Amino acid sequence: MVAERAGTSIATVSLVVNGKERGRVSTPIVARVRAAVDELGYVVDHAASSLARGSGDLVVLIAPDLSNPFFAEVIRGVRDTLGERFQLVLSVTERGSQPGLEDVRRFERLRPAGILVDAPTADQTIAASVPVVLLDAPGGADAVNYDLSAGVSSLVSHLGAAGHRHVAYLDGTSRAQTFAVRRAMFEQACAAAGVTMSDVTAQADLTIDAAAEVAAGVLARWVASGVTAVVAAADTLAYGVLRVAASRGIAVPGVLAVAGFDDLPSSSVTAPALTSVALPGADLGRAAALRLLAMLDGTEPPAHALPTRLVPRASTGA
Amino acid sequence: MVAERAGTSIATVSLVVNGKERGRVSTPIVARVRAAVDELGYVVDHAASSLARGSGDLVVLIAPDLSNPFFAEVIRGVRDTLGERFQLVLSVTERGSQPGLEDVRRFERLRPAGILVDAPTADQTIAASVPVVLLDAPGGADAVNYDLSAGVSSLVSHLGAAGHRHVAYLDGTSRAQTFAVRRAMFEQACAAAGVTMSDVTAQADLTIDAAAEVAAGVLARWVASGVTAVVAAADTLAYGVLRVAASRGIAVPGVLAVAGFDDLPSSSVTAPALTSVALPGADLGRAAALRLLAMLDGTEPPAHALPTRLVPRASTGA
DNA sequence: CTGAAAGCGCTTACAG
DNA sequence: CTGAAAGCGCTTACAG
Repeated sequence: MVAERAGTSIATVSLVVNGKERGRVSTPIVARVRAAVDELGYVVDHAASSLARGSGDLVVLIAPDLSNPFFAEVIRGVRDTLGERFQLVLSVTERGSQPGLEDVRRFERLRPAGILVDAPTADQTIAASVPVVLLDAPGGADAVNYDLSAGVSSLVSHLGAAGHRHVAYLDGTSRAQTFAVRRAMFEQACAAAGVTMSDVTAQADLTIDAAAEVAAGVLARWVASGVTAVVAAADTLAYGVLRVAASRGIAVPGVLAVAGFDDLPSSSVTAPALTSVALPGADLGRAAALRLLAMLDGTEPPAHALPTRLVPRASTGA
Repeated sequence: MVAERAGTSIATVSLVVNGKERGRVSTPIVARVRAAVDELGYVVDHAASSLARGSGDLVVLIAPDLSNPFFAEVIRGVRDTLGERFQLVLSVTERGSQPGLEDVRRFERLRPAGILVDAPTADQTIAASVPVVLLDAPGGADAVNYDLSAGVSSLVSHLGAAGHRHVAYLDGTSRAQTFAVRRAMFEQACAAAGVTMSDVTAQADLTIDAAAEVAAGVLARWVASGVTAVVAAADTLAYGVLRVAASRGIAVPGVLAVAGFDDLPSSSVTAPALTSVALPGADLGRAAALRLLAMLDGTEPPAHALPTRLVPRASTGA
């Protein structure tokens, strides 16, 4: 229709709408095509275009359930870095499950330019026919990760300095490798600092309600066994602990100090404000997008882990 | 390749992988095709499939920037309702802007089965070549909305009962119609209850930091002019007010009561816990998905607004 | 029950 | 500088 209206061929229209007219199409014809495109409101069919071309301009970001506001930051970092050249689309998994190979397979069908996978399950090797970048997947290839060491060791020395000698850890149920690493690094830092960890283990889905339910079951035992500080694998988990402590009249940080990971925006307004190992989500998203862009351009950027730091607040007596 | 391996034709493979083999393909051939598909890890090419078919199995949900955790709930509602038949993909706008016609155009190219638009800008009429359902777009056609009246009137009577006679409203900068409606309904309810509203108006982006910055500029004037309660158009905005009040030593709710809209999960753990008009996001997502499904099936479900209610907490003295 | 063939709307060598 | 034509990987009448 556009070609007909502009009085030219389909091939010429294709060149013009794809910005490949330089030195190939004469100025008057370009103008006529542009006019026809505008008048008709023509927009290139994505399916046909990516079929003919072999792949499209879509970038897919697969993330776990977004009930953890951390991912909103990651998404923003990716979005802002990708720019106009690519179209970002997101997919989220079911609550409580991590992105896996199956999710990647499902989106390969769309022939995206690339796929980003945030906090993938540790059980599978993720690979695809298109470039893939993993986020927060320690140990995986083509991944961008945090360097948790600075944040975790600051946290443990902070707790140690406040006199805590026996602490508990509230883990996530997530199968993402990043959670295993958080726990391992924390245990290691505690051992090095002479801080012991409670035998009473607990883990919960990454929602406040789930964490509160679990905390309700173990908090009394923790306190009774001499635990004076609880570290949660994510801020949302720590919120659950705060809620139960408040409802039971357990003073935070007086009786029990609480800390988390992520440093969500709302962690500055909780009761009390939450000490947290800050994981800058937008930075992670940005780094992942840059890495994908480099893979697509054939230039390999140096992979460097993103720094983390402790944000001490009232929940640990800061 | 699959056809070759199964010793049959491409057409037959197509029938089998699309589940249309009943009464068209013999059992042994179906089995051979299935085996070949498994062995080769074959997956239908989405671009080619939707090109041939005319439209695909994608449903696109376009939402504002996800820094408001409210949208995570909406997404979950949509996701859980759509089920296996459709593949949900999300798109988010830039921070601070609302989905508009341009975003819808961009996703029409993907030939989705339908498009959902959450909190669209009020300036444009959204229409497309595929079925579109609007979420939280009062006044629009084919929209699913909240009935804010119960929630807002409960909020105003709650404030009135606590003795508040002069209040302020912190609006969002969002151009979404839903924010205009929240404000209008609140003003109306105040007028009816004999509660006056401050002339000092304020609005901020829907992030805690932005709201805190704005609050820092107006809080003193509000208090000085006799305002005893602030209602924010979203919980994230209210969090900003809480943060500034805490840093200035303004007692909440003693000196200033604070309330919001949304009832985010974290609103139960803020200092103090936040009174909020609960907007059940998952319900909105579910209703929108059901409406789209009905449009696709040609059955029109009755449009009914979703109920809202007040969740009174400590920030207003509950 | 099975397969050859047209066609979906593009892009890209290629010939003119 | 321009256009006719092949081909991207499917689906779907249609003929057998």
